[in-house]
Amino acid sequence: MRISQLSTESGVPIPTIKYYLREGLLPQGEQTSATRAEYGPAHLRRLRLIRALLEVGRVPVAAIRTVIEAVEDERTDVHTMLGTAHYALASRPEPHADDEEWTRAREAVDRLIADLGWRVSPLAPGRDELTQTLVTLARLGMPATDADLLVYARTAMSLAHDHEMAKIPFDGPRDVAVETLVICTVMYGKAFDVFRRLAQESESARILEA
Amino acid sequence: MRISQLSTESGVPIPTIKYYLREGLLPQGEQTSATRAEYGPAHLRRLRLIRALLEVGRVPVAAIRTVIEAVEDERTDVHTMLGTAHYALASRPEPHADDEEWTRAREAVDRLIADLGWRVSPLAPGRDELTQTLVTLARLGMPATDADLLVYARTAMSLAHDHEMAKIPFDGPRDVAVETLVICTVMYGKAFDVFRRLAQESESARILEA
DNA sequence: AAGGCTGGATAGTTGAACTATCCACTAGGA
DNA sequence: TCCTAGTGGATAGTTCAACTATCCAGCCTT
Repeated sequence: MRISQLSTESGVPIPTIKYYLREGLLPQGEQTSATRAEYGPAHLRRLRLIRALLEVGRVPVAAIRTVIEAVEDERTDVHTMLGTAHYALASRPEPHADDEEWTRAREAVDRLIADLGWRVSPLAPGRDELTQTLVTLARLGMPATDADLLVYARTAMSLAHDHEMAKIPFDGPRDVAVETLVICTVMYGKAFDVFRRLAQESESARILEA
Repeated sequence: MRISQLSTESGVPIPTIKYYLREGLLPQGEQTSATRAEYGPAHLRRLRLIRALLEVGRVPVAAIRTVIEAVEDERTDVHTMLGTAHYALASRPEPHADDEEWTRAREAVDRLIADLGWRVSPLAPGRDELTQTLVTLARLGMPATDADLLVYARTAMSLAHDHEMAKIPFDGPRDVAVETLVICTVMYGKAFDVFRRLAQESESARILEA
């Protein structure tokens, strides 16, 4: 398959495909001569993944590249690779290192994760993201209660356990595992977010018509 | 309070505050002379809300303005106002109007919402967002099953019903209701997203150590 | 042998969210 | 009273991300 066919099949314009090639999101095609390269179904598949992450997940190009680089480095084991993917999907807030309020919130987050018995790296960016969210809620005058957080955490775990990690083929090839993980995280994350807003609208209608 | 104090209290630089004033995100201060205006605690509060939506929620400035305009238009009733806020928080995908696959997915979405008994406007952008997500999942070779979607939908409803809409003071002033809704939607949405990723990491660790 | 693609390189565009500069003016202290 | 830092308002510039456009030499088909 040549680049123009890749373009028509995927709906992505040629200059954009070239851009993804430059950025290392898409592997080079197999060079057949100085001015010709051959692309396969793997390229088409990768291209669809890129567009899905960009359009539905709003994942930045740089993060996508990070994931792809982790997959292509054969030395990393599967768990580390999945970790890298997860960390790339996070939106790191600036650390606010020397802030009293921040430090206390961060300790609360660490305690919560420990209490839940979750096995999460102390370096996981999610800890910082959660800290930022809690600090922000407090500053807005609506601090989250421990009880609320526990409900959210357990709900998240039940979805992750029963419907997401269960889908991931850990015994298959490594690239398929990461790809599945990323798709699950991003797409079902989006789906859940939309469902939540729809549910809120429905509740609002019910309450305000009474 | 003058603009410089607003800046130091909120941590937002003066030129940025001026930008928010220009963009209509922040109401003008009370003019006390040709070159002086007075800002109150409401401005500080608003500024914190703006930063929360931008930094934690990644809500675009244009969407924030839409919400604010709806609140300030006294003619709209509360339900419409909350609707406007919700719709502003959505990320409208382009409609793909004349696409067979899209149309079928859209019908499935409409059927699902009807089956759930949810009261959602047929114009709600969430319907399009969900359609896009399902089409994308199918194109990636991992179509969502009805059973999975139902679980996500019911889980979302239970959080929305018990922990989000229950918090909203429908009987108070209208601006407080919208503000609370937006904060709940965005901040707890973020919190849930982070919990989900942390839960996935924890599950991954558990599975791969066995 | 000619016209259309191709890969590769380089430069330009768009949109969002700021950021910087300028200016006339004025409040508030020396 | 005068001076100066700060103010509001306007306008223009910056940065970053994600493209998009143009150019060019070379091949491949017809």
